Amino acid sequence: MISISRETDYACRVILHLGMLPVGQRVTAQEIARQRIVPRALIRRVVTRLGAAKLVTTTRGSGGGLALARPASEISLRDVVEAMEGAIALNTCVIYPRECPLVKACPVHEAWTNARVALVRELSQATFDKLAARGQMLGA
Amino acid sequence: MISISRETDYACRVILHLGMLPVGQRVTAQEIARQRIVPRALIRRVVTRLGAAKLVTTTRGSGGGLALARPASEISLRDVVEAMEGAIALNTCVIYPRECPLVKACPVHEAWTNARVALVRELSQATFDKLAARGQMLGA
DNA sequence: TACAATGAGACTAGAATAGTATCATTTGGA
DNA sequence: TCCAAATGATACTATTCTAGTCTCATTGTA
Ligand code: SF4
Ligand code: SF4
Repeated sequence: MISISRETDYACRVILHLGMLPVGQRVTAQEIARQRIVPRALIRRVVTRLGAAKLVTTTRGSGGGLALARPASEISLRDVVEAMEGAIALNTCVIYPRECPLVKACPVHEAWTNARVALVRELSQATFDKLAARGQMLGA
Repeated sequence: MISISRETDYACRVILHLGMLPVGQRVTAQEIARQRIVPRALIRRVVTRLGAAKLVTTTRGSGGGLALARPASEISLRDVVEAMEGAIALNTCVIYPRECPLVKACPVHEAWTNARVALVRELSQATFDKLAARGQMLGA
């Protein structure tokens, strides 16, 4: 089954949670873990990666926590997936064409490239302002 | 990196090879392995799965080999991927919504569903008659 | 200083991946 | 009839990935 990892899904929950808060408000990772049913010990890795990808800013110490590093409208599902999984490739040759000796005469390579473009486009347009707004509706 | 497995790629090579042959002509798995640079021992598993998915027909014994089970125009990249990987899910909740307790109020779930539709559409339209024709061009 | 929070990373168990190797079965032809 | 050619079905290994737990260091606030 071709799918993202569990951690990536957790990362989406974190960003969504932050996106649904009033702008600039901080919340601790533990609080998100509790509300979004993420294993407590796992959320640390997720937050670290999201921080490294500059999607969230973190503050240590008491009263610290996380917040989005930029407006939710400028963070898409694509950004989160790429931060967690690395590139969205579909097939390795899309990212590393050198590694396949058949690539020059391979029509399938082109098909994967096209599919990747379609997928990335779709994920790029799923920005977290839209998702958060939709989440408010569903939650109410 | 979100990607198909190596075996799935090999499966595409097999189907493409068969699609580029004159209709009905049989060829042995070993011959495909040699021409398309697939490990000899691995191609057996690939062919078995493609046979189980009714994408190819096989004949044992000397003079045997493989051929497409239906016209190349009726086999798409989607069929091959699903035969090898199982469902194209992108996220488990797209296939097994019951397993996530958040699914009812989750806007991200809808986004994954939309992305899946776009990806499957793209892969479905990549039929192997088109790919084979393009392959003839590239190879010439 | 005490405490609350993140940062970094070691560790485990289990599953998936990629590839190799055997042996059985079927079939056509010498 | 018997051999060789071909697929069918597994078993096996080594490696990497996944999901999750745990511990300790670092930072910042009160
Ligand atoms: S055979 Fe074609 S699709 Fe497969 S890895 Fe090579 S270039 Fe890509
Ligand atoms: S949190 Fe949403 S996207 Fe993630 S698995 Fe649950 S329903 Fe799917």
